[in-house]
Amino acid sequence: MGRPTIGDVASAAGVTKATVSHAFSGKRPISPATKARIVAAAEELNWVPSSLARALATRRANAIGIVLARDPEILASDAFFPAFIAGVEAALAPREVALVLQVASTRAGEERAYRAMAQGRADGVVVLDLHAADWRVPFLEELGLPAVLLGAYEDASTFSCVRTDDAAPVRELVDHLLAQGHTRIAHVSGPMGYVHSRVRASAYLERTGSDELLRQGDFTARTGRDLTAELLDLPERPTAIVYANDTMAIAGLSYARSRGLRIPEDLAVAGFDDDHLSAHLSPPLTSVSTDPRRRGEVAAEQLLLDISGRPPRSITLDCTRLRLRDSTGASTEPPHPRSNA
Amino acid sequence: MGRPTIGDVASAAGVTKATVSHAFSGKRPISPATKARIVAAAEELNWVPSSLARALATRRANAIGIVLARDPEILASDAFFPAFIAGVEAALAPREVALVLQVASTRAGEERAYRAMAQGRADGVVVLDLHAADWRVPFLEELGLPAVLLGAYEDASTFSCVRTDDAAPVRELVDHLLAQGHTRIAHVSGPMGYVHSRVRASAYLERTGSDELLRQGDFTARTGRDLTAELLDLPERPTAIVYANDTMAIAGLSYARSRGLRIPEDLAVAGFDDDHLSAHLSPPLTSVSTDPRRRGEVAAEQLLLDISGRPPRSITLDCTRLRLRDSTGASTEPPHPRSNA
DNA sequence: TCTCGAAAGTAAACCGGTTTGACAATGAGG
DNA sequence: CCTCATTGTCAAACCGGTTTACTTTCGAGA
Repeated sequence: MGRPTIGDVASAAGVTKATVSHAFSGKRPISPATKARIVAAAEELNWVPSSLARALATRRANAIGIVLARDPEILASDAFFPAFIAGVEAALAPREVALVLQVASTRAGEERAYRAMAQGRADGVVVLDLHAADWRVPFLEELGLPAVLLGAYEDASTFSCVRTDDAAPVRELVDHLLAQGHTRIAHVSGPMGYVHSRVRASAYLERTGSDELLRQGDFTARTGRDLTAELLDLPERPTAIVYANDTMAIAGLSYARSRGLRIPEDLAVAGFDDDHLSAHLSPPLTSVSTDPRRRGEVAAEQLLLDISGRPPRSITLDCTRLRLRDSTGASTEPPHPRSNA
Repeated sequence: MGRPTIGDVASAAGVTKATVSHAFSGKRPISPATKARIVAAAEELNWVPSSLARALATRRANAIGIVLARDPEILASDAFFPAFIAGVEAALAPREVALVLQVASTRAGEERAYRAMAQGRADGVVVLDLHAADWRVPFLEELGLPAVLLGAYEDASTFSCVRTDDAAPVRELVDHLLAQGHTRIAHVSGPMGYVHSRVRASAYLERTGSDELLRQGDFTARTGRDLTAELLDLPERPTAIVYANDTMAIAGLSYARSRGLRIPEDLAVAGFDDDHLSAHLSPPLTSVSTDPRRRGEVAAEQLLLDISGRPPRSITLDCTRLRLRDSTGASTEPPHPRSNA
């Protein structure tokens, strides 16, 4: 015989299924004596209600979902993700809500995954890596699946939204570099499809006023290296490079060094995301910490509220901080910009 | 009205639920004409079977679970985890199996989580971070939940097991250091409760023959730093330190530098796990790559086999590789020029 | 003494699928 | 022409819970 069911407990306690159910949910008064018998029987049989059956009956999965559109490869080398998940789990664990993860590489697969979530796998989803006019927003609306969008999204009336001000620290960073006398400041962005890439890039453009030294990368070490090479090969090379994440920054820094440039004297370098190792590099890497853990926690928390029926709301977190470190010469002399030999 | 059900499709197509079910599962022959009507109706109504109801009826969740005993904080700064998950997902995605994640900080919470998995959340679990005599093994046996154990486990008759040889690259590394003339080689291990920590430490002991310079850390940057301080304060300090992971190694390296030691001239340093940034540090960090992605893929693959009824088996992967880099003074990669040389 | 309401429980419907047993219609074999 | 196997479909039971409607009992208030 398989796992004990509520029926087994009921007959062991000499009552019906309904009584057992009520005894545990407390939705109906149950006499102390009966309740004690039921609890004892459940204990004895080692019974725990099947979350599946419960979910079917109550239309509540007690789980929230995340569908990852990212390539597993990128996922593997991303500092944001594990910290974010940790935050989500921190919010979920005390409530015994599970997290369902599914990756999908094609749009069709993504749709299937979201449909599966809607059909009972999850009560709501957290949506990451928003695009400018993201198809998932209307899609999820139609599906009627509660969702929390991470990052800025213009028309977020139907869904809650957890935002951060990514632009401010970038402006602050560029201003800092300008104040140090840098005139040729480059930016290696992420894919412009992403809202967050675009926000960072436009903060950069707002300050520098030109996209001459703007290059589009894809967050991998590879493009960090290649685009750095491209920038350093310019007739008048930049004296500072701001990267859209730490992985690209570190790859770029490492490449610049291999060409004999000193950091930060010959080239100032800054990243974004503040990987936990960045402070330990030499030179330590200037970056922007974004507290992904907190964002995960807040997003999950809000999603649970949305699921319980509260109206969606937009939360703006103040959790981006510029971390000035040696790679931008924060604590050294202003650099002497030179052009290529 | 909510999502369409199989009943809606059935009446739309003028048949019964059973016929619809058979049309899709193919378990009974259905005439082409009827099948076409059913498919059309399903298409029309945008119906997709509820995974919940299906799971209840078939006792198959179509999901596998991972219960993380780690503190969310450690999870956040761990290079192993995201890559492992990526591998698991790579195996799961094409089969439309979901991954259910749950963290639990207490033993009771862990047990609850595994019970919940067994009751329908998941068809099997992957068990990480094995301890020497892990309570989870008999527990899961009793629960009757298929499982794949990651890492060495002596008595793995009932469960499949995915192993790697962590000892070989450590031996190789220590031999390399000995060959370079180092005589005082230290080791900062992980918590000795973990099988993998113990394996690495005993490979170290096997070669050095003494535990005088062995210190037990906990994989965090903090203990990496503190234990390095302790080792460097010894009257006769070590000339090389082997850390059980890269995070501790980088923290240690950084600390040693702050005390004015040159790496690798004054102190050779090596890590374990080969964080994706380690090759980009300066000096690049010698480490051991362990291919967590592949391990995740193989573990998930095997778990699916176990679930489908195949007998458990033990797989040993050959995927640990020593990556010699500048931090131990002998590099297969081109060195970076020293600044201000 | 009679009535009414709350308390404690029961029986059955329901959630949305799958699976099994029954049965009519069809066609092949003897 | 009769039998038997096969095909296609239906009706109902089932998975393991929750929830609703209904019954019985008991004590308090009039």
